[in-house]
Amino acid sequence: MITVYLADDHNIVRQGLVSLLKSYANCQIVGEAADGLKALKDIVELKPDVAIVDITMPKMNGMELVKQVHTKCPETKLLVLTMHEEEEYVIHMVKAGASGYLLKDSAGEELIDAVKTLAQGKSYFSQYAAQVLASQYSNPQQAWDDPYKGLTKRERQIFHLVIDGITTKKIAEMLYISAKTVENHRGKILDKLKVSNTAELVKYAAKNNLLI
Amino acid sequence: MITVYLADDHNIVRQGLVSLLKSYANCQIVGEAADGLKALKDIVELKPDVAIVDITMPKMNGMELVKQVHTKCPETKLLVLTMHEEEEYVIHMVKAGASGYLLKDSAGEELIDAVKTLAQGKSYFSQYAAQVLASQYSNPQQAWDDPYKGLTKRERQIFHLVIDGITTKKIAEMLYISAKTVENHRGKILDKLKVSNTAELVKYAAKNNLLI
DNA sequence: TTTTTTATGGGGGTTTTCCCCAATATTTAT
DNA sequence: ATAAATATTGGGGAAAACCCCCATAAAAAA
Repeated sequence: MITVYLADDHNIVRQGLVSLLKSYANCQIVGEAADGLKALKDIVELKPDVAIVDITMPKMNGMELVKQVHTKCPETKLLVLTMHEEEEYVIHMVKAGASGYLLKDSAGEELIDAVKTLAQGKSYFSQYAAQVLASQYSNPQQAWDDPYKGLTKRERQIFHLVIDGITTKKIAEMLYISAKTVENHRGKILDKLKVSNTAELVKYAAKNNLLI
Repeated sequence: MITVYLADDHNIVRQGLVSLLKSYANCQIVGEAADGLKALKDIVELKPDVAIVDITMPKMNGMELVKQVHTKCPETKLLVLTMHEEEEYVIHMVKAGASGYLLKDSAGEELIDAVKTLAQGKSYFSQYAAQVLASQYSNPQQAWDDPYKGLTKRERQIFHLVIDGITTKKIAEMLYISAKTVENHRGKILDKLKVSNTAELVKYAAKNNLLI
């Protein structure tokens, strides 16, 4: 009997997964959470064989959750189940300690397969995720760590303010720095994300689900 | 026995919903689709009592699907099941013909409730969606007809170029008109959509699924 | 047919954004 | 510990965006 923990912020999705897992596999769902913080606490305590985690969750996101579980409770195998196809996510998750990566548009049988495989100590990646990892392995020229493609802390902070429609002047006031400095950060952000104006920047944010 | 159709692009979510609905309610799932186009074809043919639809789907999005089903097959009640909380979505969907709106972080029981209620010809809205509609009803100052809130043809055209990141100068060249004219149009667009700069404009477009 | 709206542009200004360059910090690597 | 690389902070100047005002012709609506 495989013990499974579920972390996903959408209740309906979670309940659906529960009945899916119950009906097909010989596994026992030992707990659930709708946010990362509760999930972390539960997983460390319950030490399930497999934890299925989503990326977007309140309080603590999936990436952070995977990192923490991987260090605090390495015996629990982590299966990322998400709708995010972005390369960045796959790589980041694997680096954080995930043993599996599955898209939500996979078949239900694949989820069962993945859970069984992870319980055996092996790793399981969807066709797509495996491809991403392979391509990354064959040309590891880039440091694909975060979805923000190498933005610094300050740049990320300003990035979020910009894509929310806040002007340079107001950002400068908020951060107690010169407007000129904010402008320069903006320039670097455009540069790093390979866009050439604010419209494209917000478009980029939208495509990467970074809009508020 | 209630006949239900499922349209959601995430296979695992869909399979989860199937086992959820099967286990709790006396309903029969007569079909499924991962994209809007197949869903429309199936629904018109099968005429289920209730169709559960997601908003983000390939080929044809949920909004368009709801519109078409509502005209081509009004006997099928439409239940929007989504993770989008934005007011715009709720209102647009209701105008398009949805009889229910549920967030994916609702409880599974609520989904069952909603399906039953819709099958009886009544409507069912989650707490949140009901609130949005009520606030809209209490101050109906706005003409919520289209996501473009009264933009003229030319303004819509320029709007799309702007949110794609094209500058005023280039737009002018593309349309063989003066840059000054484009600027004036941009001003009117900002005015009508009640935003104050390009960033907010693109954000608005993203929220209304108008990005390319 | 008259009136309203739309599309077109200009004048003239302020503000914001974007693109150079440069001086300190701070971190990273050797 | 020292050198190298990067992060953060700025200025100057040019371009783009934004905001008023205005006017004329064409199209749509009353």
